[in-house]
Amino acid sequence: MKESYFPQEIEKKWQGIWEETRAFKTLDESDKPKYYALSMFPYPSGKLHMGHVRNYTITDVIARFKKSNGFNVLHPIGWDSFGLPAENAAMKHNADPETWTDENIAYMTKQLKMLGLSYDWDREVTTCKPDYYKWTQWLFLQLYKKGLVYKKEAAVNWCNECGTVLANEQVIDGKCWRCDSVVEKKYLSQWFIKITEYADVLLEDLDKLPGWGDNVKTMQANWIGKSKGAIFKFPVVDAPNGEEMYVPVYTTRPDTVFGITYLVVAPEYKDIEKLTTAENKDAVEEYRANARKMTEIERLSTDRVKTGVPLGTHCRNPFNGEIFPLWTADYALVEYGTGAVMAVPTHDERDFDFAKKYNMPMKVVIEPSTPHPNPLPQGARELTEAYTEPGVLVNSGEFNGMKNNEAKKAITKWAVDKGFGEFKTQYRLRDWLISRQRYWGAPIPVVYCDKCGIQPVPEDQLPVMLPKDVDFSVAGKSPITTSKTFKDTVCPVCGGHAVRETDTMDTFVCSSWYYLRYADANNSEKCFDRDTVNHWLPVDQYVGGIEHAILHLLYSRFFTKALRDCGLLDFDEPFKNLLTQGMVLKDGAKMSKSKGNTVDPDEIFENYGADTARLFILSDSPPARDFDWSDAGVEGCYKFLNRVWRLISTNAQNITLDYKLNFPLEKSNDDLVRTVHIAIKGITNDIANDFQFNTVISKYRELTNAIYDWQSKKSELNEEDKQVLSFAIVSLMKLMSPVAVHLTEEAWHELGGEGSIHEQPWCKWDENLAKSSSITLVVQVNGKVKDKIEVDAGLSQDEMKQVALNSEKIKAQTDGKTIVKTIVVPGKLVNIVVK
RNA sequence: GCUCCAGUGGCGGAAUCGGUAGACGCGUUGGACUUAAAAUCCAAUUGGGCGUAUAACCCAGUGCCAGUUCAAGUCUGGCCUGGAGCACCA
Repeated sequence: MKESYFPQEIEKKWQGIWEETRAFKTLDESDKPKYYALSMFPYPSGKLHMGHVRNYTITDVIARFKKSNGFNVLHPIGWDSFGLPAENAAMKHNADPETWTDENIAYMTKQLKMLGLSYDWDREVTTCKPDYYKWTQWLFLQLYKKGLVYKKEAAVNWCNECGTVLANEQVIDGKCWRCDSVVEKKYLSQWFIKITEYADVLLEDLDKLPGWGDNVKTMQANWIGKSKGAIFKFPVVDAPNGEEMYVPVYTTRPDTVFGITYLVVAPEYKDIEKLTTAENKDAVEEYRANARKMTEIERLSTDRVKTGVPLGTHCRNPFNGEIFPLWTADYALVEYGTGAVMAVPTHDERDFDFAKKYNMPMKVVIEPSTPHPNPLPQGARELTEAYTEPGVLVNSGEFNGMKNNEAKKAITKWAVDKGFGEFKTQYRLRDWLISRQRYWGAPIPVVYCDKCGIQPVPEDQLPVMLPKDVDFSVAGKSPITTSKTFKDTVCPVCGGHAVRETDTMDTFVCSSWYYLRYADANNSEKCFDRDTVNHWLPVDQYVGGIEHAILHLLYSRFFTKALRDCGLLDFDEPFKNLLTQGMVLKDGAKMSKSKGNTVDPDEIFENYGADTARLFILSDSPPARDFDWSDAGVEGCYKFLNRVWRLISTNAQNITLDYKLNFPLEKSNDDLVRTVHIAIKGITNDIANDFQFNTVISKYRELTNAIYDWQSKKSELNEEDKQVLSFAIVSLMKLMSPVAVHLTEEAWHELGGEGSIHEQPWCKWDENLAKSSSITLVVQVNGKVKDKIEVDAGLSQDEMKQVALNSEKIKAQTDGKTIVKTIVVPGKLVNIVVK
């Protein structure tokens, strides 16, 4: 065995062997229990970054650990390969996005292999290949059949820079998630998926996911934004054309209806023109025009002073007969609730601000419960802010004296009985806009027939292939529309002329089901076999970045539920456990090209090897936390691996693999044996307990240090010493094998091991030996540590107490005082309470 | 404003149940080995009492203030700070 550690040499050798022998192929048939470990698949942007390295290393260690523990592990990889960067690169160089994508995939595949990841490459999935997007299109058609896909004209988010519309989830603070430019509103006819139909179950089922972090679950819950309230219809008393009209409003505060003093409709409210008098028409039109011009960011800014104009018409409050005016103001949102708001300035902050500005009347209808040190001023004019706390109803007719939380129900019930109200649950979630005016995506499989209208493409005509005869140099429109062969086609119903849909699907559609395809990746007959998918899914452990907390993770959950309802599978949540790994930082900042603080994985592989990279990326922080990259830290890990290698190579003559996992323990009282058992237990538990790899690695170091220490105390090794040493070193190798995959494999091989160390079962520990033979007895007086005594671990509670009381230091502390109580914690400490 | 997460040495972080606060590492300092360097090894490293020596010893300390307890980084209540998400959502 070579004395020095040459990672590059070893790693190349084993990567070659693993590839040749298909060492990580997963068979569907097995009598072992299944385990599905998955990383979020990468976008083939060109090169791996350290975030990828962290993500894939975490999942790889989990996969290897589970495999050693007797599971049949599925650990696949693929490419989320549709999307705008490929198209932009193509436009820049007037090349084919496919070529650009293929080259990137080839390079990144090489890098993944250099990292020593245990993927089953036979299940590789690439979303931009026809054998994948055929099934994306097929799934679209299943959802279409199920009534979950529709096309409609709507105010949508338009990114001018990207030249396409975006889903709500892709607009971050009014800006495009990809290019950061300001998003505009446009009225366009677009394809939507009815995710709102699943709003409630998507929210409810978050409770079925104890293996997800609360942060992600609350983010999803906030995004879905469920609220409970009521809809009330207010009759219009003076509609200009004499029509009988109602304005429905949604409110979560039915308890405040007696305090309504005006009503606001959004500038885009559909009936607004019918509700405007001739005298107010010009002012209202001007206001609406201004609202249209504003960007989303301006409009949604909460510090903006509220503005509005009166429509000139009035409504009657059916609860008390009062007449109040109608206004339009842009703090009412057309897309939420009914687009109209009942205004109660005394009990809503926004209404209060607006009423102050326009001098609207105010009426207190909720008082703090008496007795209260600060009763509200009776003249509501003197209020300085809205009272939004709980209280008791006043000025509210028959509801006076009722607690406001009870009144919500009672008042709604009253309105329901009288026929102008209903209980209503409202969601913030909007339908998912999936059409994109771009080329590099899965074509939406529908045609427009001159006679038959919108028609889905028949399933036997799938895939609708992306055309090749496109011109990427034409600015301002989707390249796909430049194709001469794509657009014109035949109607599947009447056989007449039809045109194809030129929009493609949001890439998030492709990534909403890829984890299902891995189970049955090479099926050319079906999207996936139902039994096979039911066998492998749900994913046991999903690992990826927090940035997908809403986007990908919400869409995937929806897809799973919808496909279950289509009868394609039998489970309703795709990812049983979710680990959201933190970011990789450098010097406290996110790695980015613009900051110039990136670290190139290739350089790390070249200088230190993949094992060092793997070890380091797991070492300093728990996986969920951000990880600060430091060059010194990498160096430290490299030194540690050298130290381990040296330990093995200098002892190669003394190590017998017979003593790998089941040392005849009764033969030895050696403390090193105990230390190894403690390490096995600790490391196994740390992995089982939320994958705390940072402490796993510190335990590798502790065990290594312990073996060196043990050895330095022996001048010569007898037969039993050699057995103990063999046990310790081989255990260390196995424990390290999920992380230092190449080093341990090489060492295993060099020591004469059969097959692969990765095929060896995980180390077992003996509970009786996984504790040391002596303990440090801590003796406290009144809860403060006053002495520490080394004692035999087998001491009884009484004996512990005696040892404690016999201590000179303790005697000094307790002398002349009365011992009130003595608390003994077995195996740990004695606390003496004195007065 | 609402929701979630976090706060421990110079730094990353550790501490199943409430039971030795600071494991392990980085950095720093000193030393050994070497002609020298690299590599390696050894030692020290929360702050203060305390500037020197043998060696201790004492006090304080996990964002802040209370509380529960024999015992609190850990539990409870109330704050403060930072991060993230949502947000004129009626």
